[in-house]
Amino acid sequence: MNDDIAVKVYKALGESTRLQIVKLLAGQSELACLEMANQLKVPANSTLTHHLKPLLDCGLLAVRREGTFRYYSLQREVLAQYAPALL
Amino acid sequence: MNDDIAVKVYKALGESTRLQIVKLLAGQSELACLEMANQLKVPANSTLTHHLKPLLDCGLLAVRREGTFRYYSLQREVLAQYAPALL
DNA sequence: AATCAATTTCAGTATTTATAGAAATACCGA
DNA sequence: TCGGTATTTCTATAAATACTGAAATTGATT
Repeated sequence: MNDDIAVKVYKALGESTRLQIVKLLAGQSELACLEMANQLKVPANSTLTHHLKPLLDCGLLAVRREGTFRYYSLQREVLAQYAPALL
Repeated sequence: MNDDIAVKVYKALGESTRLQIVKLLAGQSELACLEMANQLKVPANSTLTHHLKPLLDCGLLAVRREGTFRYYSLQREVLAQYAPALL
């Protein structure tokens, strides 16, 4: 276990909006920013983007571009390693 | 799963000194503040106490007083639920 | 090319968290 | 009760993180 990565993962999970994002994605294959915003009932603004960054940086999320959308999905192996309770 | 507690637990784990404390305690039954400080190579000062607080508050640690010492131990069931990789 | 929709980046402020010296507390032994 | 040790609380500063409006970017559509 790499402690630097573990710290990043747990720091990313230790904020309620980000925990909600992870739990939301655990129940779906992928979601675009706007869809997430709707389901989380937060504005689809820069705040959401800012929260996605630590989740992407620590490897918990992957992103796929399709036209003007970006679809975010959970990297389940990573979550399984550090926080399987969230799957 | 209670999200508020989960956020607290992951926030507590998302800092390198606190992650070290947890990993250190995973290998021992209990440690006093000063012993932890020695093993972590940080001063046994107020900074350590401040880091112990979120770990206690989220239920990851328990404390037992004996004379002038306080012995901290890991609540393994809690860690097992949220971050079994650290056990 | 002009416009539109989805999303990010920029820039600034507000809030939270980390660090650490000094003083306070709590218990022990003489 | 006095002195010493372990630890915490107080207080202040520094650093990191969160939030948000506005501007910029990117690709789709006409």
